[in-house]
Amino acid sequence: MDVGVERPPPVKEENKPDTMQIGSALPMVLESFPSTQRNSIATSKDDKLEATKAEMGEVREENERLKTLLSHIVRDYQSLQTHFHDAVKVKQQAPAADKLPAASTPAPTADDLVSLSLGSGGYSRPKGAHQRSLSSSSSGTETDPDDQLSLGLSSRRSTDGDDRQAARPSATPLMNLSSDSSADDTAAPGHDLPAAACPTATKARKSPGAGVDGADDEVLQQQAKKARVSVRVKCDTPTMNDGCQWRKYGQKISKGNPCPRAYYRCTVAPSCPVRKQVQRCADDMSILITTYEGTHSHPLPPAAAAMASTTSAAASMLLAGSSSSSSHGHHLPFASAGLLGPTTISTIASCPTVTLDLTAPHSLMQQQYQSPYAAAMAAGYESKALPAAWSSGYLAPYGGGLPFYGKSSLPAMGQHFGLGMATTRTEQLYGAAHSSSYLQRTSSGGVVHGAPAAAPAVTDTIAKAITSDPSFQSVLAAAITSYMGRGAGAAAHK
DNA sequence: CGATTTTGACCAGCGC
DNA sequence: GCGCTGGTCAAAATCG
Repeated sequence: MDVGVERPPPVKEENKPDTMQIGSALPMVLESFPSTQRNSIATSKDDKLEATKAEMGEVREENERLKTLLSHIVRDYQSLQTHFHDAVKVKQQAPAADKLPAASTPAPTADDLVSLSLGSGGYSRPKGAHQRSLSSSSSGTETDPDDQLSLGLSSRRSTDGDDRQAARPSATPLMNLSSDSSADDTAAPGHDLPAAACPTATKARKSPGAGVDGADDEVLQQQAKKARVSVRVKCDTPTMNDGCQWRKYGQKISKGNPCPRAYYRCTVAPSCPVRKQVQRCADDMSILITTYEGTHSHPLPPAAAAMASTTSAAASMLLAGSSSSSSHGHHLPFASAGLLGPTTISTIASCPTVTLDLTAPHSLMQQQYQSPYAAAMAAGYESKALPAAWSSGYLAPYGGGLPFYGKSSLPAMGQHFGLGMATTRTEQLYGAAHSSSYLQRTSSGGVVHGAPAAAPAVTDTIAKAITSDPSFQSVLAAAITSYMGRGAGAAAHK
């Protein structure tokens, strides 16, 4: 979760003066101006440039301070988490020795735990109606803060209890697709996830060991093959930027959809088994459907962790729901809490795929501005298909996104862009703060972006930018969820 | 020149 | 068994 380990943006930020940012963004803003306004603005362009430069400098300083603050927060969080893990471990070791004869169930719980998660080590818990504490079954297998936020499907369950037998095809005591396999309790916490512990749909990924026999492994593979998380989002670009690095390895025209389906695999780590499928919706070409499959075998950058923590909640919801009843199209109880925003989950019994539908009506999107990830999904487009400004880190996606407003294809997204500050990298977070104030000033100056006319103070803008950044919020949510979930789990053991 | 994308071929699962 | 379909492979092409 180190904020400093992201991939560097394609364009060096250090060498990019403010004028470049302004220059890259301003013409795009002006494109949407009426010609008369454009002329009047051109006369005062120099003045505005100077003023903007000065403010950019101030904002940059503020960004630096906030960056330091954020790093402190992250450090404190990691420290607290480490201490908490230690405390939980100590607490659990004693009762585990009393109640459990075998070490194969390092985290016994009253409930059979089946959680499908896209990261966060499966720590995200079903909330709301289910509100079950899914225990701290990861006591011996929990990951480092660095590894905790991983993108990928994971299925974790403890072996005690049988009230959820129906949720799995067999009575195999272990169905662990996650990095922190409870069977692989010998794995040192914080290590990069071994490939054997991250089975995926690919038959080539079959690997022995990890404490499971062949049959279990088979079931495991099967489960991994079925468990997917699909994200629907309005997006004009070929793919959306989810913080990970992907390599395309195939493309197919699927039946019933004129749009080809593209197949990607994660290239952040050579052995990472995670794959995703990207396809446009046949009904609405502006909707991009991204389906994730597998578990990352490497630490993820915060942007990917944002995706992971958000989808993990949905995935957990999926399995929680599927284990109790195969409901279809139920709403996420935590969506109202702002975690996922206007998101629905639908499951298909034959293939448990959780679908995060972030294509809600615009009014709803606007009302549910508290869902940063919805904006992130909509705003974080794949950089490769975009102008340099999109992938440069700074001003991305706002620089390239401004003409996007002009097209009015996604008016609601414009508001998200201006306020939501959805970014995909930490560097972009700072760039977002820059462009945020800039954007909002221009908005107040007459640009129709749907943003409020009153421009907040720079500090407020930056605060908004950071707190609404999906990475930040998701990390925060993951931390809170982790603490609450495990806290409840620890309490259940008392 | 290495990384990535494209694209046709191949393979496995599934239904008839 | 056959055909269809989805998913993957791998060589060629392209890109940076």
